[in-house]
Amino acid sequence: MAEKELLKRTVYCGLVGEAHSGRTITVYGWVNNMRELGGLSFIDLRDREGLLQIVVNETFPTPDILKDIGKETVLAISGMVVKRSKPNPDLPSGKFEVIASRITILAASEVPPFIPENRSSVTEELRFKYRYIDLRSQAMQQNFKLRAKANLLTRNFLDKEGFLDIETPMLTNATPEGARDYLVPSRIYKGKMFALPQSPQQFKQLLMVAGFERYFQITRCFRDEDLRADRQPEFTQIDIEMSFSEQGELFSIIERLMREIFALRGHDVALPFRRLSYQEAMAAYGSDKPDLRIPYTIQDFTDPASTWNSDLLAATLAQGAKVKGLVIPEAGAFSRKQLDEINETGKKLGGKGVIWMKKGDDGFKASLKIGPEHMAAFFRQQKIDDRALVLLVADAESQALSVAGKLREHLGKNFQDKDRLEFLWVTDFPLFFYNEEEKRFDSNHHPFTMPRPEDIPLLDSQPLAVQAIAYDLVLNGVEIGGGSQRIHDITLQHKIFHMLNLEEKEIDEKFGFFLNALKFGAPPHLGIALGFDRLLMLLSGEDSIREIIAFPKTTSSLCLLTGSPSAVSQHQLDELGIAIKN
RNA sequence: GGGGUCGUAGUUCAGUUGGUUAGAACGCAUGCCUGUCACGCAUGAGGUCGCGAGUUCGAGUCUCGUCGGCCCCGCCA
Repeated sequence: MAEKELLKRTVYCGLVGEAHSGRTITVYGWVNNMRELGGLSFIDLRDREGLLQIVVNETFPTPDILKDIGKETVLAISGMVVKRSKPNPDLPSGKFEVIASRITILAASEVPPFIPENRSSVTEELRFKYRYIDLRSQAMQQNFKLRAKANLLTRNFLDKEGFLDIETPMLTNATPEGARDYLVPSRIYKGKMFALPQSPQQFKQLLMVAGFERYFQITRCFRDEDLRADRQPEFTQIDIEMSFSEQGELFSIIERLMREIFALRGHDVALPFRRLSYQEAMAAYGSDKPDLRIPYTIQDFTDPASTWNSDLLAATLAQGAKVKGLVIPEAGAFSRKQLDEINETGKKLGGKGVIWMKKGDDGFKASLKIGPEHMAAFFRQQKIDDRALVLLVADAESQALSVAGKLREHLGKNFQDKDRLEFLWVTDFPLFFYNEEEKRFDSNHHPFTMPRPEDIPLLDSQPLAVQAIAYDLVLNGVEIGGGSQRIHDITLQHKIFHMLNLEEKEIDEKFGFFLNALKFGAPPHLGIALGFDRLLMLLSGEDSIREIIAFPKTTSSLCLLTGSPSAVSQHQLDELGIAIKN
């Protein structure tokens, strides 16, 4: 096919306006739709900026070309811009149209499996398979314009704050703890593997040892774990590290960055963000990433519950259980069916069941045998509104909080207004948790996290009571970032490795280079990593991270567009010294 | 690894108690149509009922397995 002579584009379709009126212009784009009325035809031409109506009337020299044009055909069109007698208020260019004088077909299209603007009514499976068509939709084009803007804004912001963008390796070492690694076999050293980074953690700390003082990177991270709506095997982090600073200064920088990013969508983010310690968050919300848009918190009703003379409760309480409750406003009118569903949900969430209590038209009712006088006193003493629904979970404290927290989230759906932004810092995480399976302590954050100086004496006596200078940034119940002050003292770092039950040999093999670096003047430093995809998901109001990743994987880690992962040739395997087990 | 849910025309769906030739809408093709913008009208084509076994005289429908999409638990910061 001979190359067609291309005229220079005058303007994007969606941007045609008053300035072009009366002029002859050239536009490029895809056929969004066409309407043929006999001797008169209309083409809605679409490019990344929007739609433009093209008129093909009796003045058009080669009307036969219309036979070869269908949905998604790529066209170059030249013609005169004229004012429309009946404007279309739904289109930005709707006051104008172009009387075509020349149309060139640049690329034909088969009948597409769906048209971009109908993407919401087709399955996500189909959208994955034909992702390039899905991405043509206005909604997706908007998402990726927003992503590009947020990316650039972040770079400019951090540059102004004195941060240097420095790249770190994608081929690095497997990490002994944390998520599963994606491994990359070495051809030259058969049997040895690189791993793709779960995060640039050690490298960014080494950059602090190297004296760069302020580093950032918008970089890809990889974790081979099962997926969710907000989790992909590869994802992008805004990775930040700084020396000679402390938590307060870092928080201020991140808060101002968030403020600028969310201003892209017209939000006015109030500073500073709220802060809760991990302990406070767990006690009041049963979660370390609470959604503060939901107005009610978890309350402890262990004391009043112990006075209710319920045999069932008494038995549970005797085993040291706590009674955690939610007072849900205006929910007293829930039907029996709804209450049964709540009970079932509670069980699915790992609880023993959910006790409900409310005041109906004919007095107090509960799913547990409790005297009405006890309930009346309880409502009065706790100042519970008569129209509220009380839900109670009796269980070991951590379990009761966890179930109550998940119920709170579950029943709070109608409070989750996407236009409202509730930022929150959760601070002072425990340094360790006890890993029941492995029968040892694990780092809550990662092994380089600094304990609070005042807690260091507790390391030997009460390791689980040690709090870390570690923090998460939470937005509307989604964890969008986390970080910590790092250990820069080799003795302390060694001690932590030992506490994690790492063998001396393993420490030396996996972290020898890192501990070495701590010997040569490592400055105090701290940092954070923000989940750029999750941030964009919330910024664009999407419910899935897949909507702001151009080519995402399915929840079973497949790419339906390319078919990856896929088999490789025996030759490739042989070169790597790899045999596949069945 | 586990639980839930979905899979029928290009697409979105309907399909009764297991029973003749599996339907609708949109899309597509052809024809008509000069102001449409979800254009309209007419005619027509279009099916491996995800795949594989089984039960049955007979399976889109029942059973088992399997593959795939989505949501959740485990896992993951």
